[in-house]
Amino acid sequence: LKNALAEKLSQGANLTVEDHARLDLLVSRTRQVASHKNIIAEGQVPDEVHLVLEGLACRFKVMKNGRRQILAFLVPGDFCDLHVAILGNMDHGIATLTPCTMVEISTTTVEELTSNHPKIARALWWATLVDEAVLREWLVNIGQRPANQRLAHLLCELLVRLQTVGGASDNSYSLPITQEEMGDALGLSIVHVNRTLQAMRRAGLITLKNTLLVIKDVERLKAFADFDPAYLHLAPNSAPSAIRRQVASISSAIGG
Amino acid sequence: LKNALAEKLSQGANLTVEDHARLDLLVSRTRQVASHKNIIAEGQVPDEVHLVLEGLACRFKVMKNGRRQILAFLVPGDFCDLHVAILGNMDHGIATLTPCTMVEISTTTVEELTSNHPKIARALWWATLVDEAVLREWLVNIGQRPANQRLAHLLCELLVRLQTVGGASDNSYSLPITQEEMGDALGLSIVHVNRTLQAMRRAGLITLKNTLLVIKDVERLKAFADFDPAYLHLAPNSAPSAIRRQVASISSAIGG
DNA sequence: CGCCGCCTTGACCACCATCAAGTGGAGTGG
DNA sequence: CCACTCCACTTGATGGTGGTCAAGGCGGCG
Repeated sequence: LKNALAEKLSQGANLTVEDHARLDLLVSRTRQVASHKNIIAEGQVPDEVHLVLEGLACRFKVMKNGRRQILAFLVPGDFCDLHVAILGNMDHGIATLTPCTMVEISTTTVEELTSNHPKIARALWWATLVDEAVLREWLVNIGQRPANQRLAHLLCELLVRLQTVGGASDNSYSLPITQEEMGDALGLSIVHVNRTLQAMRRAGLITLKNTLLVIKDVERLKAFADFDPAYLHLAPNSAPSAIRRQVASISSAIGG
Repeated sequence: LKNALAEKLSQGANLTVEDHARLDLLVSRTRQVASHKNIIAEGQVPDEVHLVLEGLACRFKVMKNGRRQILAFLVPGDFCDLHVAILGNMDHGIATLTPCTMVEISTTTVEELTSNHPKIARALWWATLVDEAVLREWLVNIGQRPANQRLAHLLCELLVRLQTVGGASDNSYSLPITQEEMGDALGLSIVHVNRTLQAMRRAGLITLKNTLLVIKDVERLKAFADFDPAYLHLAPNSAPSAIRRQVASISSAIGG
């Protein structure tokens, strides 16, 4: 079981071997959550921070008329509510889209981490600022792109984000969400998502069957979607595999 | 000349009298910027943090095909690029929409503030997290609401945000932006913004002439827009005027 | 087998984009 | 004082993107 959190955070700061070990300890106590369950409701004041370690979840907001907007997809390594300690309450909900392995971290642990491990602290802030950058790109996506490019852009983003945590191959990944959920994320109706997907299949851009998405030509899809990964603020070259080999022993030495 | 920064940050933390004085010193050195000038370009790596003290600015992103999405309106008290120290480079641009009074703060000053004044540090993080919350609400707005409610929601948001920094009366404020800029913010064409505004005028919701917006019935507009200010995370009761009277003398005592 | 989610397809039309032309005020220079 | 320009706003005509409604197919599961 690899540590998606460490994989991700190492994009945002040069973590030491000890930092990696700390993070491995952090995610050792996990909880399984079934598919399509609420993790945190809007208005709630959680006293623990939640983290997705495996599976797929989402932020969302429902309006009074019942319409729903998905605000973000949370992939392994993403925090659900790192901000709530300062903002006081949640202005949106969090729910699983698939069965998930979640980690719950007490706020005191977070405070200990941020005050005693400056590089982890920096990496946590990096993560929340990247969340914000992704949100900005979603706004551009929904505000300015037509449906087909909009959908293509989402598929490109998920490819890259999943790759950084080891959840995607060069050109494919598991996309276990319904077309309705895609529509709620993109501001499109379910019917139009369906037609757009089929057009992309007919154009030879993708195949998508039984939650397996295969991008037949990644560069072509990126060009079609006008996708530029700069907004993800990833490290130019990510090769954390060397350091990770040292971690297991140290992790147990600290006290796992 | 009041301090919009302190007005705003006092929503996010219980600042002491000394904190207020610090903030007043901070904004004492200002710079005038003409209308429609770029402050920071996409990709840039600024070594100073920028802050709007008077006027109106915006975040924006332009796509390769020339379309533009405005990502946020920056009102007095708003930071332009508080995040860039951690993210490394700007993934979007900042430009003025009107003549602006800007403050430039060196990163070392920011670091000094955040390490020696914990309440200011907390207020700064509060501010960036609120920015993120506003971004989420914009995504809901563009993704789920039709044009007329979308526009109404923006007008409600600006009313509340300007009120917290003393830039709006109970039901009116100066809205010195073109209809094209509204369209770029809302994902609408300029023609449709025009028609939507006129429909709202005909419906007796607003008047807008020569950059003066008057909301004829605030509660009715908020209801029409499905506007709930919870996402702005404002203090329940904001009466900072009492504390602010003590600040001027202390400010000079510190060394203004 | 029958139910239930999810995907699919067709018909219809509304919202909103685009194109085009025209109005009107502010500023400039003759 | 009057052209002239420029820019923002306005209005009309037209059509496409994408929403809504409705029905049917299909696989999984109790």
